[in-house]
Amino acid sequence: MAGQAPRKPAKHDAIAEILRAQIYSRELPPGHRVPSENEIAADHGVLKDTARKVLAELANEGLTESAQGKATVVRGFRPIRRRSIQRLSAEVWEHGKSIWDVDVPDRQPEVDDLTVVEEEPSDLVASMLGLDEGATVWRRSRRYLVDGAPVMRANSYLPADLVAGSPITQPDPGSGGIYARLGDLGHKPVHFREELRVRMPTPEEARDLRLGPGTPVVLIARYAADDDGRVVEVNDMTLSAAKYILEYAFDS
Amino acid sequence: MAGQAPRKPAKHDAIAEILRAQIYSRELPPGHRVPSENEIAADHGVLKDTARKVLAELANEGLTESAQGKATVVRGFRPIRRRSIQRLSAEVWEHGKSIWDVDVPDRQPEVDDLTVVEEEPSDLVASMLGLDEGATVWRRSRRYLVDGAPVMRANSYLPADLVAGSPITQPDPGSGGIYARLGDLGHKPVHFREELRVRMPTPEEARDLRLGPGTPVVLIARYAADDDGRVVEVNDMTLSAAKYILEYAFDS
DNA sequence: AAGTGGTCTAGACCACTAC
DNA sequence: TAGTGGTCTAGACCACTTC
Repeated sequence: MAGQAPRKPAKHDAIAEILRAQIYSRELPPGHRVPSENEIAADHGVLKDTARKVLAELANEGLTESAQGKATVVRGFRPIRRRSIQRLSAEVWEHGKSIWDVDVPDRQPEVDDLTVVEEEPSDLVASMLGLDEGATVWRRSRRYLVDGAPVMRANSYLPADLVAGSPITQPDPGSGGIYARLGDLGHKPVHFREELRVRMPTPEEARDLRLGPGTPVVLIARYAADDDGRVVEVNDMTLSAAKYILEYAFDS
Repeated sequence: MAGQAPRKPAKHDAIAEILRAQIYSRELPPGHRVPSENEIAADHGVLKDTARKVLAELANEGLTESAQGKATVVRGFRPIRRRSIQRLSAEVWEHGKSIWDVDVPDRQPEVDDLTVVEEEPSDLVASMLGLDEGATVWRRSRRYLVDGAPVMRANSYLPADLVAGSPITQPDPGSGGIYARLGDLGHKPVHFREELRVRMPTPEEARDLRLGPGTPVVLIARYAADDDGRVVEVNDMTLSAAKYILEYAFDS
């Protein structure tokens, strides 16, 4: 049959569209309070439960933040800039403009919840590092905070036969970090590869990084190889997508 | 007061947790049907509306896909690999393993919905290209499909004074694409920079890329510069996050 | 026609926050 | 204490898909 009657837009969608427009136009600016469930219900002549759907819709789009007892507010965007740029091409892009939030300066996260242990690698980590059967790894897990809020969880894996006895197995690896220590050991990382994937967080990830609905995570698997091409570290990171701008540069 | 009674987990959260575990453990594999609203209601002794919240929760986490009249199914993950790798470091990573879906081969998207027009640039595009007041640009907009499903929208901007009269202003720029033509014009792009940001899609983006709930988008702003460091193209892309693995490599 | 997802009303109750 | 977000029941109705 042609000529189907087009589905009438849902009330909660229509109301959400009004608020959405106000948020995008900054008529409702970041941090500003959004109408409450009861206000929406009264203003638009719907029940509270329908009003809830409106707020749920906006929250799932990442436009608002809510918590029990507190008013729902428009979410802000103050990203951290993460640069992964080759030294050579850095010169070319020195004065590179950013389309997003050019006025926000780079911020350095602090480390939180650090654990350093020797353990048997998963099959995956073993194959990523090219390890033999039975070889162990040192894992350095840490969470990063900015302004007191968690923004990233990172797990770094290093072959035990390479780093055993070095400061890398200590909580504080010393000035320059683990890459400087790998250099001391004759395995300075010079080649890097990163694989990125984006999805919604698992409940555990959401808890760990305090993510509300509508906040995706970026998973980065980073491989670092020395001059001989040996992979000396793999690092899997989970970033709160709402907190980051990622930047890459390369030549061809 | 210390010793607050911990909030009892919501019924819909508890039920969702059961299904979530079955999805993660692949007991409910990708493509498999998930219990319907009525089944959940009957199985767990709740009302249909509560059962809906369970399915909404899973959908917002990107775990399931639903459509009117059809059963809700577990979402699959067959990503496209997008490589942005420097020629030199390509050798190092030739045999690089991937932690995600190693068995999925690279797939080449087809182009859809191409428009090529000369127009006045937005202030943003003008400043990104370093254009003078009044200068115009050629915009090449296109959508990419894989297996008939849209996966990316890309808008490429090129200075009109550079490309006027060249095949770049035609729908088909010829073999090698616009980068080869820029080379013909003496402005071969050799330096690249990409800025990435991730968020939930706007309703328009969701419509254009046919994104369900729980599907983030990746925004990529790509700058291409020639040997003199002049930015000869900027390209803003919007990718369906669920369809891509992004890969970068660089040396230091 | 049966089953599915989707919308909406009506009203009760709970927990947390700010005042 | 008042206002906020959050949970749940009860039941009606709609639109789309599959058979």
